[in-house]
Amino acid sequence: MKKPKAKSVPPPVRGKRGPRPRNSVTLKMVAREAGVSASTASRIINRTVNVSDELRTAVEAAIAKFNFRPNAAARGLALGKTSTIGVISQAMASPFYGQGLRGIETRLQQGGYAPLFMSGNWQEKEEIRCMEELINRGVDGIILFTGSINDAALKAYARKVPIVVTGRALRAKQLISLQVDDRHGATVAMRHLLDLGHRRIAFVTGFENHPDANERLIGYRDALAAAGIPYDPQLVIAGDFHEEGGMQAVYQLMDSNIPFTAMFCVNDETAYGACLALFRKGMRVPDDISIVGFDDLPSSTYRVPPLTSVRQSVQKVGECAAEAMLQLIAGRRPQVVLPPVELVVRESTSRVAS
Amino acid sequence: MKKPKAKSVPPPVRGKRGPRPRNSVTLKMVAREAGVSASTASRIINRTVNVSDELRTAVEAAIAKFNFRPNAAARGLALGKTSTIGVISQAMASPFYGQGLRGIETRLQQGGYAPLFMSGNWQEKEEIRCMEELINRGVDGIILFTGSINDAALKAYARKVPIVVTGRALRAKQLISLQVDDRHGATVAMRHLLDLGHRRIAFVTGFENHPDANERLIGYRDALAAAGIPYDPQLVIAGDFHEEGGMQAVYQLMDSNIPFTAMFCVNDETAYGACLALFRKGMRVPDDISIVGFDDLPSSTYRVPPLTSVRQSVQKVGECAAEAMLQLIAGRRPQVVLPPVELVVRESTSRVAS
DNA sequence: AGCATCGCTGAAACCGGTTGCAGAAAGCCG
DNA sequence: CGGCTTTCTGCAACCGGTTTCAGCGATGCT
Repeated sequence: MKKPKAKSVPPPVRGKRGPRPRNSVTLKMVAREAGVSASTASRIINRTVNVSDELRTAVEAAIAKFNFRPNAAARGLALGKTSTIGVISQAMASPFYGQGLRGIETRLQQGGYAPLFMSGNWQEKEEIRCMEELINRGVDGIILFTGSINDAALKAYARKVPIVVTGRALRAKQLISLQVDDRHGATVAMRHLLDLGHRRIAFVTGFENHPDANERLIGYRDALAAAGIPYDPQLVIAGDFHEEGGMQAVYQLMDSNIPFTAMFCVNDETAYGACLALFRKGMRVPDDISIVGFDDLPSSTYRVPPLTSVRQSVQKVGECAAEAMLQLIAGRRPQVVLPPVELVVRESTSRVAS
Repeated sequence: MKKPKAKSVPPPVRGKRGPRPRNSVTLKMVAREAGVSASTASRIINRTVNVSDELRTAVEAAIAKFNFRPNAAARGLALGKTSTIGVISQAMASPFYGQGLRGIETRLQQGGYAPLFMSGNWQEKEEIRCMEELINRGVDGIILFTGSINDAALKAYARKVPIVVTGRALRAKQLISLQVDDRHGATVAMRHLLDLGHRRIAFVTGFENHPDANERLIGYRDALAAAGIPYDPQLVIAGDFHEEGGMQAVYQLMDSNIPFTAMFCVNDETAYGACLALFRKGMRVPDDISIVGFDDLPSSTYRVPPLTSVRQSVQKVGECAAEAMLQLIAGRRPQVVLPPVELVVRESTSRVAS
């Protein structure tokens, strides 16, 4: 056995790099089968021009026979588009995002696009990495589902690729933003509690300066003002949009002996945490404390007790975002209307105990 | 005479089809800037061969200057690979899948791959559509996160692309499957209930013939047998892996006056539904009925009361699936070990009331 | 009949990278 | 100093589609 003496560049044992490792059906093969040229086949597939019925059926038969699907990379290269939309969210594990992503996927698919999901995990740096990665991949647009990238940077990106962003107010050339009516939603929730006779209503907010949280806080204050109830800063506790924040808020309130009969939570997950903390403290929902959430996650229907919440149909928001993206790509100025927020009254709220 | 047989494609008013709508930096531009040919630039970027330091730095400078990123489509076309892994799950909206997807994303990214998520929504037909779509897009591999495509079809696909599938036992050339230890997990859950003195334990299963559900049922029966308790088919109710199924199961049991003191649910979501139904029937958890779930979803920690569950760390499973895929692509026979299942005891179970 | 028009089709030139092949430059040796 | 490696680099041929452009026969019009 003879060992090659010198090994400059140890022959990388590639499995195979034969001339044709490809195993897929190509347009050319289809064309040959149908007795036409590749150009004609392409035209038939894309309906670019009219061709005689005869050839059309021949090509279609060949396509069916070989189960031919055009290579996406080649098509993307030739067209300069990928039929892919990048979607950046914060955490796919969260049911909130899951809902929204589902909506996006559904709508995009109808438009002939596929989503490419990435998640930023609440860190601006990660989001930027995703942004770059998506642009490298040549996506035709990017949907930022509640991101924290600052407005200026976003506008800069919008010069390279169409962008749809949820949760803020921003307009630019190739950029549009969708904003749920947080303020109104909060007002509706509060009015419900006020109607039930509650006067000491706590508000568990989210991260500092998060736009959604801010808007909902404004709605909270508006409703109080409209009811002639003075705003008490002690009743507003910072949270984190997650269960843990809701729990801590309850502990903080109770340990400080601040009286309250109801809580309005910035989102459902926060409300879940609050419920658990109240349970641990021996308080019952809604008998002792009423609770309202925001987002109406699917699982809220099945909580014990089922949670009263403001529905914004995250899935619909996702669909609208996708819709807006499709229009943006088509060159139109998107006209999308988000579904109105509505209060879903369940069993976590009741008339105040007197 | 005009034959208005149909509108034969009214001249499509294309917005613009200028010769160079492209706006990106190309390899050629970089090469020219650095004073080398495209081939050399390519080789430097991919470290395919050694080049003089001089040229290397020149090219690197040019790359930095233009912020050049190779076009993924072109690269994909030339290489026949895309550095993308297709991931099919059933519903991204579900926290269960969200967790797993997160794990996959994390691990793939480390390996230089990006995931392309699609969801089959529990329908084999949809899954097949996803499969085709992914293959068209030229993904380098597909991870099927609990799918319902039949084994034979899967093996056929495996001839075109490497596949990793969770939740079944199957081996083939380019295919490996990861299976959580459902049976053992179920046994552990049951042993816990039995240790607490329960003898009439209901089992809410999933869809008929779903492998996970079957395995867990076997574990259920094994545990009963080991404890010398006869198997009572009346105590096994079909569900749907969702809350609704859990609710219906409880109603069915109680309406039939079948006595039971504990329930083991095929997954956490089913358990959530069961809890709510019990609540509606005026039963308390765990005082009247103990409940154990499976999967230990993050939200189970925050249920009222917190749910006892079998943890399989879906995220870890996702990571392992991704790991296996990377190895499969590298041509190695994957060696991955799933983390062991473990019981997380919380407050939804207690000693049987005597 | 003659010429412009129109509809349909194929050859060839891209799209932006990668890579086999060959030629040039540099190094080694006798 | 010539011959032979060895190392580095550029040309050109792909990858699999799309699209421009020109060719061709069939009409339409005068």
